[in-house]
Amino acid sequence: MSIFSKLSFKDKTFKLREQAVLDATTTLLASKGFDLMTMDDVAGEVGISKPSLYKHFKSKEDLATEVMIQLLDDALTYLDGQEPTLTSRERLENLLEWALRKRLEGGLPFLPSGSPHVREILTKSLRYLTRAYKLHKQLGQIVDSAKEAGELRTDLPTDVILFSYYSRTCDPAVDYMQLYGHYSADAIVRHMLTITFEGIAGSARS
Amino acid sequence: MSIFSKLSFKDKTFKLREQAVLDATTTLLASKGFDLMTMDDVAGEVGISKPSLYKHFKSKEDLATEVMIQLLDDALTYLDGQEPTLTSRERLENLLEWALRKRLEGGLPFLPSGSPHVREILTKSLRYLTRAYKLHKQLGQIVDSAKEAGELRTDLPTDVILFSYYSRTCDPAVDYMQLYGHYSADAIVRHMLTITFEGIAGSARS
DNA sequence: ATTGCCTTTTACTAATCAGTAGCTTTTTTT
DNA sequence: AAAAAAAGCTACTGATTAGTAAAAGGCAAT
Repeated sequence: MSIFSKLSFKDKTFKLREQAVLDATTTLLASKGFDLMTMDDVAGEVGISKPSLYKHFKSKEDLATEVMIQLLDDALTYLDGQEPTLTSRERLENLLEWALRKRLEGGLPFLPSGSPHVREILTKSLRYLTRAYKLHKQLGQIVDSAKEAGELRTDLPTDVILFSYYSRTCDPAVDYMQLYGHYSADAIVRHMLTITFEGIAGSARS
Repeated sequence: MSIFSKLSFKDKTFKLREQAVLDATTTLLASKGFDLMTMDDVAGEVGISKPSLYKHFKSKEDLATEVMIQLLDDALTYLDGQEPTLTSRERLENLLEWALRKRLEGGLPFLPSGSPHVREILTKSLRYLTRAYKLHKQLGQIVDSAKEAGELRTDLPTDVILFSYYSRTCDPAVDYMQLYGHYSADAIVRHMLTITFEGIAGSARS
């Protein structure tokens, strides 16, 4: 019993700290990006030293990869927990809103878009790719049913819709609205949903 | 005469080389981004040495700023040269297409979106800000007339439309379409225009 | 050919940062 | 309480890169 509880306690604190590291990295990646974030930044933010950090993650690239994996897992969990009564379009809207709100709280790093360097790192991780593919496949099915239900354009290929959809989560327009337009989080989300689904011309011709 | 022609010739080669530097930097910024581009990269690409490079631009930040200024000037020139018979929406479409094609040829760096660091650099340059403001004002007028003509949604604020419009020029969806979807440049442009103006749902309800 | 001037380059400095070696402190075991 | 073990930290290394000082090279006028 003593060995078990001890090990389990140590394991617990270890895991807790690991999560703290991941959280701090998430925030730092979202604010500074991969290249400008230093391992000293991360260690300092968590309140540990750099060598301790390397007990958890063997490199900066590994750390960033784990953050992105966790993000994809969160997205998959969110998708999985959606009410089955929702229409396909509502599911897409809700997921995008979830991502945008996460981002507005400073918790959404978007590495794959940024630099080719980072994209290369991520495509080397099988664990990342597995999740990205799973999410892509699930969303593809949702887009297809939305098309069948007449909720999405059928003249756009499904992958084009998906690429565009992903891009809205890291759209710089969000920063501009926040920084120069002083819009509230709610207004930003509302406008982003309109723009994504209806475009800037949209129903103007009606 | 001899002194004049000499000076003018030297001036000419100097300017020519400066343009070569700007062109190389444009390509490098578009492909690697600011942080990963080194001054040795630029010098090597042009075929000169680093100290010669510093005869033209006093720092890396200065060089990147000049590239962005030139880009804005090009956009302003393009806007200025548009046929006056075009509708406002056509003008917006044409400019976006111009930017997208430029990007697909590898010649469109999009610094201001990337890192906050770079945004800070640019906002310190009065010459950059002047041009950005001028372009923003002109496009704002075009958007407003498009709204009046019923060519754009009136339920979106003009600045939100503009922020979104700018963001389409650096939309990662373009990379994804090119990299994973193997779409042609023409198809990418067509889809981006549809998505920008009509959204992914767009006329699906008709 | 030689002197003087201007340009270009080689070879450096200083700073930053990922990753680590080895010492110190705390905790655990007996 | 003492010995052993584990965890964490200070202080380093090596590599990269922005920016520069001083040598090398070219070109004009005489």
